[in-house]
Amino acid sequence: MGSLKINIDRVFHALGDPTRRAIVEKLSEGPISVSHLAAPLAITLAAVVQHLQILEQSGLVHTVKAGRVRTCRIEPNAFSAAEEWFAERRSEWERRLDRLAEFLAEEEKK
Amino acid sequence: MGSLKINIDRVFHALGDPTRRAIVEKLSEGPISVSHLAAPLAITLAAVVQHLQILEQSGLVHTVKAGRVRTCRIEPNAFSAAEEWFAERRSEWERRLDRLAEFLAEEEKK
DNA sequence: TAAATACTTAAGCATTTGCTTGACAATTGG
DNA sequence: CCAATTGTCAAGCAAATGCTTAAGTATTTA
Repeated sequence: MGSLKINIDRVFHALGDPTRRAIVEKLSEGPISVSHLAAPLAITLAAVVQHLQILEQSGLVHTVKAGRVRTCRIEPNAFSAAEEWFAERRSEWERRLDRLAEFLAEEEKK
Repeated sequence: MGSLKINIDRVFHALGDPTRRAIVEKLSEGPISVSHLAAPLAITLAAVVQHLQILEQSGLVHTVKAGRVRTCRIEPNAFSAAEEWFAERRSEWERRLDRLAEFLAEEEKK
């Protein structure tokens, strides 16, 4: 396993901020440098770097510095972790609704 | 359309807090009253009510008051909205990787 | 009807958050 | 080599957040 362990708490916290989601949306289009990320974002470069630190700690984003340019890209594993959280909740309540339907069908028969 | 419009910003903001996710997890097991929700949660009932307000505004949770008891339940539509957000990002970078693979295959041939 | 239950509401408070500014590397192009 | 580019780091600050307490209201139950 080459993938780091993902903290679901940090992932959801990171995605809770609209600017960070905008960054993630941009990165979905492909890898990009910090200043290119910042350009359309009505905040300073320093603020973007701070958001990137949180995104990187959450495991959602990976960055590499080459020369003076830091290139950022999506790390799909953390996404999967969040998607799984939804899938688990969904399966739980769907199972419950199935049991309910089963019960109602049983009542019908009597 | 019986379903209210869902604000993805509020949904992600609501899920950004661990206590609110714990509430959602509990509600996935089935509808439950406010005080039963609060019982295992090392915070006051008032705090739970505040979290529920945010969850309800986000569309993730629906509550109904009958007598003196308010019963809370999951509202699956808001979940779907969040899941779609992930699906869109995922499809975007997968499309990109496909194009890359296509390009590399083309290079190979030469 | 009196007491207990199940919230509701508002005020206040400590901490966290998102942001800015400004000073500082490190790298690269002319 | 010098200037522009690209990013880093640390303070500091206003606003948002998560929580508590305390004083309600409404509904049941005994």
